[in-house]
Amino acid sequence: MTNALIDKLSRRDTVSPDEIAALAEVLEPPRKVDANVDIVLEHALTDHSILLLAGFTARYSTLSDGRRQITEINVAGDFVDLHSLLMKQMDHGVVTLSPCVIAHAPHSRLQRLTEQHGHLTRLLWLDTIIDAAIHRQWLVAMGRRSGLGHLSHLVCELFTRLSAVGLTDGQSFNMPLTQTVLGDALGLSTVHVNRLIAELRREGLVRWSNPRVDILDWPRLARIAEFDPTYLRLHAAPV
Amino acid sequence: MTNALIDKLSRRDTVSPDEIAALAEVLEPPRKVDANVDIVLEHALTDHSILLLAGFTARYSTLSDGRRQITEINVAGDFVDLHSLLMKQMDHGVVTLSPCVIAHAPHSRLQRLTEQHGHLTRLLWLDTIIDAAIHRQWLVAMGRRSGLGHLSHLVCELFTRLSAVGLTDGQSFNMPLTQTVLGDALGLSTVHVNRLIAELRREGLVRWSNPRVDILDWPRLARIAEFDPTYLRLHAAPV
DNA sequence: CGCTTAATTGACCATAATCAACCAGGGTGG
DNA sequence: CCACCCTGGTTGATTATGGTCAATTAAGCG
Repeated sequence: MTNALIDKLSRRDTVSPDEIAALAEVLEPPRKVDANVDIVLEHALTDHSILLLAGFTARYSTLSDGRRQITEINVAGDFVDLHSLLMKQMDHGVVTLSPCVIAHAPHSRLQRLTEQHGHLTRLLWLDTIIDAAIHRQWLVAMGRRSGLGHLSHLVCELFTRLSAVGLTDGQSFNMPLTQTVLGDALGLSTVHVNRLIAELRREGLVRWSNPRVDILDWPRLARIAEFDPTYLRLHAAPV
Repeated sequence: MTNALIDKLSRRDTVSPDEIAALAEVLEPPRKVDANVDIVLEHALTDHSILLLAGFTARYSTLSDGRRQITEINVAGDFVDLHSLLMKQMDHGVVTLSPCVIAHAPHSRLQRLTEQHGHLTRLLWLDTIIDAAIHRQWLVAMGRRSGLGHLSHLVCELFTRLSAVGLTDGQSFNMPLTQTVLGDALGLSTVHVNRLIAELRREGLVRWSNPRVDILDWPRLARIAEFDPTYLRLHAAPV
């Protein structure tokens, strides 16, 4: 059940059978959730974190005029709100972008885990640190890259993260995000996202028919995005 | 020496004398650094983290064409690269924006601290989690707020964070950031930053004469910024 | 087949970038 | 002391990226 998470963590450091068991014990039974459901409410005081087992979710904040900014896309194997363990109050909401399978991890159990498993705790800490690194890459893309570079970077990021949990198929993967969702993630209008995707197609960089994305020319796409996967920390280095 | 850090952490949870001592033992003797010095290099593999004791620093990434995006401003009491403890390789650089006083914290000592002080470790983890929350607010501001709202938000954030470590004086504070630095932080050009500051002045929201900023109308500034300080987690809640 | 959501396209507009001067203040060398 | 220089700030003119508004098409579904 925690396969995707273990896959991801194992790329960074050895995860012992004992630790795998400890993770499993933290979780409540999995549950299915439809698309477009808020699984974490903005500003909520929460007593559990949620592990995403399958599907796509988005962290988002809503402005007073109703507009939305997505700050991260989460995929299978991601804790979507592990930080709530220490933040207590959420600074954003989490919504499902596709049908999902999730598992609750009560804070009481996570707290116990941090007291009994120092190394595993550091691996979870690292996971929240990588969230911050992803945020920084988004900031760079949003602040200084062209629209095309920004969209390309998001495609490269999601491809790489999905690849780490075995959810890519050659150069293809499922990315069930509407152009409106992409706009909210990139800080662009839906219309402009549409034109950027058209440009990626025209340039022969991708074949894109929601939800399927085929990357036709990874080297050039990565160059346009200036994509360097180091920040995802998918290489082995003991913590 | 760790006063600013202890001040900040104490707003979130009780910090015991024992923990204060443990923090002090982690640090090497303080050293002074001039302005505009890189204290952490982009992509560096590092064996220590740096606590900022006085002054201002910026985390930044450089693009291939030389342009720069600042992803966070750090102030006294901030660990500028605590995440390197687990990331190992830096995903960005850190530069001093003013003369600074810093102290190195060798990873070996921090690692020992995490093994002996569970509660203090969670407080440090929380600090990295708040970095991520700050990044998210910047994403929201960059993606969806007006230029004026974005700049106002940064002013509100820095005022609030400086206030938490006793570095404000009524509604005034020192913010030694050039308009070029502000542009790199906001993802705007220097010229545009200049015009936004002029607008804040014209609207009677601030008096601003680098490095001194006086907030003349906090309620209206906070409204323009849609500033809600919850994400800075400066309220007491045990971890 | 009608309804709904998502994608697409065109016309026009606005925010912010770029380019180019010019100004102000502090430090330095003659 | 003062001319010079350097950095940072200010302003105007023009350009461009991306937003807004509006309409049309496509696809999935009861």
